Amino acid sequence: MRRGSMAAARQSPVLKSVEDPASAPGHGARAEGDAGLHPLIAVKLWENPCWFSFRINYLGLRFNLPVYGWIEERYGLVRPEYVVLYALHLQDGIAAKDVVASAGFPKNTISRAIQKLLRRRLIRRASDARDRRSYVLRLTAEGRRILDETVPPMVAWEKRMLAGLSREESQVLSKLLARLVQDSPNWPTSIEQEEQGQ
Amino acid sequence: MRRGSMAAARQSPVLKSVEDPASAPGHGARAEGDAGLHPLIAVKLWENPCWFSFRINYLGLRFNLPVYGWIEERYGLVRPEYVVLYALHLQDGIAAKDVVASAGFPKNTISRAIQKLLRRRLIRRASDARDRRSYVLRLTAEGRRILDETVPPMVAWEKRMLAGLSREESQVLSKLLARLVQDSPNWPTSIEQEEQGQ
DNA sequence: CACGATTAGTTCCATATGGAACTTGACGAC
DNA sequence: GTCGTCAAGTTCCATATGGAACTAATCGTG
Repeated sequence: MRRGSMAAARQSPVLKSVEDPASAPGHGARAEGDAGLHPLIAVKLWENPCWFSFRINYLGLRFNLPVYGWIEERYGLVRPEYVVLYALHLQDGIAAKDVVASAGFPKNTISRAIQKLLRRRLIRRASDARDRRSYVLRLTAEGRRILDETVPPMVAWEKRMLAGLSREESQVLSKLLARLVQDSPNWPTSIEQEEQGQ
Repeated sequence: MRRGSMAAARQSPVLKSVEDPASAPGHGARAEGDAGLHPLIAVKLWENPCWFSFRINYLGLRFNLPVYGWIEERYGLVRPEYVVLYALHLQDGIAAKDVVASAGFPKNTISRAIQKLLRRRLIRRASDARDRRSYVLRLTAEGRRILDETVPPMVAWEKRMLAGLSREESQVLSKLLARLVQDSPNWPTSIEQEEQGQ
């Protein structure tokens, strides 16, 4: 963790009375496992109408901060840059537009990331024969080397995050999250629509 | 969605051969539910050694982009500012340090957010008697009004995201994610340690 | 086959962001 | 008490970020 010690539950006037577990928005069962949690994190965990978004954002953060912090200080690669590399690791020969569509960064950010990776010779590109606006991106040996060095620690870190779950629980979690991702194309495109729908 | 149409699976040369489901890193069972998914998203979903971090980051993004985009254009509040408001909604009377410890933003960002909320009279603050470096933050009526207007659509949006799961599945997911958050204080503080540990 | 609409990628620019240093106060040790 | 250390918040500054406009190419349609 780089910022804000998550410890120190002490003197702050947080943590109001515990509620009836059955009616709590976070699906109850406020266990005694809150030991090391900052009181406000416990509140966000158990008394939060947006329990889902808090939990995934929090866990995402706890993955991203150490991992991308480490990659940046070690390789001088900022997150969007590494995201491009990683995408090419999963599938060589894609185009910038594919990274944009799958990563959630704006296209100019990805474009700049690609420029820098090209300058550092971690990737190379050739114009796409089928569409002359577009380029085919490929990893260089140097780029591949960085992935070989970084992916195993990332996987280990993720394993560590999941170490509290049994093999079966982990698989259930995997399936449920995958279902949500699969369902995501059906979601409305703006929150306004949902709002009106109500 | 503001950026990058997630549609358009068409002409890109992505999507290599489907693998043996049993050995896939994302816990197999690559269903036929990939219908509307961009091919690279499908790859990141099913052929990704970091299946967990991709899924939570992707889902987090799909929550944050519409929700915070909507809040910003409607109220001129940027994400860290709204995060402070929301924290006060869950627990009035906390201090900046608590928001920092629970939200993952650096302290100067939170400090600036608080300044702006003060200027706009959405919160007020009084110096803490017990610790004269610190301040007790409280919502104003105006601040509360914004929360009253924004929280229900946020909850509805989150519900929409989870609509693909049954009530029971949703509760299982809730429990598993909560366990991970509860376990998080036990995680190592840097990825390096993990690395050496291996 | 020419025109309008759309898309891939880049550039420009205003600003949000986060690291580091700083100020003031708390706290523990001696 | 006084000193060194640490914590809460703020300020400063360099830069990463994303919106919008732009260029060039593709695609559909009459």
